[in-house]
Amino acid sequence: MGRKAANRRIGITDVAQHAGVSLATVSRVMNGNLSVDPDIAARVRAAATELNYHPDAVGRSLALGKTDTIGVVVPDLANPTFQAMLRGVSRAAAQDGYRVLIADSSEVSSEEAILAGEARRRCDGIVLCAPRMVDAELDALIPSLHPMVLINRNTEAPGTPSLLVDYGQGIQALAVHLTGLGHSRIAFLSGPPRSASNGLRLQGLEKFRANHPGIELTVLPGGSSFEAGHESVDGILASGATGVLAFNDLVAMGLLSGLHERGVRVPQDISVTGFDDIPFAEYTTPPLTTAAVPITEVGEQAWHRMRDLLGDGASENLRTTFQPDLQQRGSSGPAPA
Amino acid sequence: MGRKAANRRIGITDVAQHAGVSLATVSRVMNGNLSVDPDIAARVRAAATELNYHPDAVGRSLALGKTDTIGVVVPDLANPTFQAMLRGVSRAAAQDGYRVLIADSSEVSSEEAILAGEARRRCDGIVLCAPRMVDAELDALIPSLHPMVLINRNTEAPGTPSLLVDYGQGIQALAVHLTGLGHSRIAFLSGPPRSASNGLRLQGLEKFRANHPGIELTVLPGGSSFEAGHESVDGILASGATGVLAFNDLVAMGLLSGLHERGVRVPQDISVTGFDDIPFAEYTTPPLTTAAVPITEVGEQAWHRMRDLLGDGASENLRTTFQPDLQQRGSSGPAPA
DNA sequence: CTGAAAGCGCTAACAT
DNA sequence: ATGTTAGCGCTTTCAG
Repeated sequence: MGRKAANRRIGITDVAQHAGVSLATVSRVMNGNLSVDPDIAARVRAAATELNYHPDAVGRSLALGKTDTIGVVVPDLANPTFQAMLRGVSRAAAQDGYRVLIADSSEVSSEEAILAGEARRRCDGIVLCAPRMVDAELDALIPSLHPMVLINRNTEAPGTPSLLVDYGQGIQALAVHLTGLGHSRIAFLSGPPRSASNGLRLQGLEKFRANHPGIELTVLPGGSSFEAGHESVDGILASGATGVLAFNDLVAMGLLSGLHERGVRVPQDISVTGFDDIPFAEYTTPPLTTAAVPITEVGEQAWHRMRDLLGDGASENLRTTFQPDLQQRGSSGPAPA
Repeated sequence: MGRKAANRRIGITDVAQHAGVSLATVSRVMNGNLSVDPDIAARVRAAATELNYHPDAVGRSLALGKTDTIGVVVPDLANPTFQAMLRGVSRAAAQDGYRVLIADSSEVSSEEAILAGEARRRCDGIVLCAPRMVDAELDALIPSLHPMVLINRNTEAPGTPSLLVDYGQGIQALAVHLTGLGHSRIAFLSGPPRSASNGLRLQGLEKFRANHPGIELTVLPGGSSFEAGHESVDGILASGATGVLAFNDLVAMGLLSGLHERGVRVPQDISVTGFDDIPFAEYTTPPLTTAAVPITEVGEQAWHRMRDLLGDGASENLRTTFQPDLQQRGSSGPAPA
């Protein structure tokens, strides 16, 4: 039972024995309980240091009913957006002495619920990032996952804060930017069909269409990766568009690369915009015009909401929306004559 | 004590009561112990389902002396290399039912030991990735962290597998590649001074120097980021080098961007190489010649070593070295006449 | 101010 | 095959 008999870890019992006090006293000292005689406290601390004792986190968790750990479920750890978000959560949580357990569903949406549930059982709360599951499944999951914070996904259920990015506004800003440069034929290279954020972009573009009846806007099938952008060059050129709104920066970079191979000049022949403003966007050739999403900050805020939940049991800010910020760079320019 | 009295989680006791059996029987059923009457087992399972019971991981961990979780300590979660490595570990570990707790030291080397220790106390083992701490500190830490796997760092201590990348070989291959293209003045844009992998590159370049006495090789101060590459343009141009070996792909991309701004053509005027072959390298303009490091595979292997340690208590493969693979792309070309 | 003892949720001898 | 019971390492009432 338990760990191997040999070289067992030293526990609170050893320290108590060594210091000639009871377990309770050691515990009190280790937890900074003031009501301990200074001399005894010193003796205990000395013993702890000498034995190189560190309280076992699992035992502590069981007794306290908390693990000081939260789980973060992401759809794909290879995606720069989720990496940045994870970093935001992790660093913010670390500031408050919490750790992060990661669960990567690898874009298998049927795994999300299971992963989230498993993670929840070892953690004090769950951050669910851009879950791919359908609304009904998500709503059904909420009670068993609480406390939970949602990123890039909404819910009607109360008590679950959600952090949203206004992709509709961002894509409109980019489209307006292109029309301002004289582009009248614009193509949207769309993302994964089941992506909620792609839906928001499409909604934004419908508004744009309504406000700009003179502009010809084509929606082309795409994806979310370099490859998707790279492979869509033919479609783009065939569309006759002079301005392209790529689903995100990755797609835009793939497109940039593909256009370069074809000898198509950016932005002289065609303008390209991305979305997200990942760190690389500034360093493409030419630098990418994009809509910056403060995704690391979103991650930080996710932790703050979680902290609220873990504290009071409720968070004031139940719905926070982040506005993407237009970053005008070299990949967009005046429409060709 | 423990969780709030209200709406307490349902535990094994509730299931036992509901099914009219003992705790032990429920435990046996939940753990797939065969020696349980099928009828009773079914009854227990029914009760578990009805009550939506899931065994608590913390209680289980305490009883079993294992958490099915490993900790991964990285110097910087913003670095694509460590992100890819983390993904490799995480996905491989998930295959075997293990989870990953992340600890990001944010390049503060004095925090590494503390983070690693804390993580170790809640996990079954630690993967230490490219630790920045000095050798003495690392060696002193090993006993208290075991089982541990090292990435990009070596140790004389037995029982600690380490996974290494032959940066020296890789940088030599790149240098030879450039000389093969006729470059006789080459600059190495070095990485962070305290980086072990930078040291390996420098050693490799010393060998290169010995083998290629005719080549003028300059070492310039640099860094590990876009910005470092971007800011070193002046130094590069002043050096008169026609071929530049950047510390890594990020630096190379920054440099590419800076050269483009100056109107310096790549590879016509100057050739640039990176290191790592991060996913973006293929899509820069021009695509980046680099030495591919199978970093995700390194992460996977790290898990396999850890799995060995967690099983037999020892791993056969104590030292594994990965050879970078030259990726010849558009950013390197014949030296200008 | 300190110690004894109960208990967090679960597993595994040990008995029956 | 099932139940009883003693822990895993720690915290915290409750007595003293």
